[in-house]
Amino acid sequence: MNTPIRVVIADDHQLMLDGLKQGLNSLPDIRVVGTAVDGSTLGDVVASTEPDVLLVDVEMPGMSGISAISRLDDLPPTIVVTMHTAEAYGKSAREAGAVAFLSKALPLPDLAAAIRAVADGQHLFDRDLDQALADYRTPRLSTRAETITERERDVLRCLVQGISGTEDLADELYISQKTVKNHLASIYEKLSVNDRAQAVVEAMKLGLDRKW
Amino acid sequence: MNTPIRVVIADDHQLMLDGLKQGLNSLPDIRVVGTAVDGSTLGDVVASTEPDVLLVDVEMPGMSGISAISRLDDLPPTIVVTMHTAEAYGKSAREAGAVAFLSKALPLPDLAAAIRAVADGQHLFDRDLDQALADYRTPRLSTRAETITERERDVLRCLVQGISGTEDLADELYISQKTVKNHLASIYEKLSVNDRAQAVVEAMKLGLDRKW
DNA sequence: CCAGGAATAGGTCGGTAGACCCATAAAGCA
DNA sequence: TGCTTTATGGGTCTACCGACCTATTCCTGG
Repeated sequence: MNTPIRVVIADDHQLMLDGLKQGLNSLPDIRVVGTAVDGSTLGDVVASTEPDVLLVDVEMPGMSGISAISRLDDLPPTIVVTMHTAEAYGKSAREAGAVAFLSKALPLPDLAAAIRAVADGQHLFDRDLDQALADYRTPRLSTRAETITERERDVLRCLVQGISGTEDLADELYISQKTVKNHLASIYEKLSVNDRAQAVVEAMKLGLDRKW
Repeated sequence: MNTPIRVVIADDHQLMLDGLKQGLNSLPDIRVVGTAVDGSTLGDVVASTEPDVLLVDVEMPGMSGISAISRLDDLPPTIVVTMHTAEAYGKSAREAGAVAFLSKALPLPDLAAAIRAVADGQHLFDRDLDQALADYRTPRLSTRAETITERERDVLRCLVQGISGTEDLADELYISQKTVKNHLASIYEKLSVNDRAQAVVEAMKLGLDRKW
């Protein structure tokens, strides 16, 4: 599997932190490896986890996100988010070393796309976001998993829905039991597993139950 | 399964909305059935989904959370959350019909506990939160799933980690293959499934892989 | 003290899953 | 045109899984 993008997020609201963490971790290619609720602990977390991408809220008590990141020597590609649509902080965010500046009004998939974009070396400021993010909308899956075909996905989807018997799968997909077994064999090979139970685990990990 | 608590959440920040939705849906006993990004659409969403609990942010553009809920005739048990620790809105939230007033500084498990508490008829204002939420910390699972024993959970945990073969499970848990089969049989009965693949699906649905 | 549940383990047996071989029709692409 | 992939299907065989029944030990609650 392509190694997931390791992300650290900082926000003074624990609720936001927990929510974002859940949301981002639900994507197959992004892993939240650390969180911080204020600017002072952010440095330690970044130093110990060495994330690929840093995500910070501008509004933080004590030390603002901006000043917090400006005093990090080894700043990873950093996205600054704000509650306000205002561009007021944009300039200072850039000066502090951020490579992207976004609003919290964005939906989560867009944030995910932005994370992939900056992990890829892109900068996201004023420019048209929709266009800049276009290439990063779909999660980067492992090369093996990407070769999963239409019909094989049908089988996986059934598995995840709790249809696991060969006969049940055959009935559900209107194919012979033999074909089901063939598809399963292909799936096992592509996901590097060797039975239905492990296939379910992998499918869920990769998010094959949600997307497509 | 005990029917999950149906929740509608309103927040002007899409990111918060998506994050909370993910976080809450990851719990086995809470289901987010609707969301609203502003006060004006909130009414329609509540009317069409009829949630058990409503969760609204005070700070919303156009119409504040407070005024939005005060003009709903048929208000479900409602939790008002705020970014600020300030109690300023507390009184007006109560007057508008809310039964709880919380800070966004709370961690997600506490919010979940609060949701369970208000769904259960509790009111959560000034009082000591920790104590008020104590009874609602653990997710309410289905009665069958709650009888899953320690050792059976070990087996499930292994399954979810991709250890599915009888021999592998036996080695991992230092028990005989026969005992593994016994535990599996109990699990199947308690989760109403009939093989390892379905057990994995159920375990993940119930969140048995995360908790305990 | 005894009943009951949990964890451990043994046996048998039918059914099925997974591995390995193969074939054919259709579709996409060079 | 032919090569490759995909979807469909067949057969065989071994190993394994799941269902059913029993048993022992330990611990906890009444």
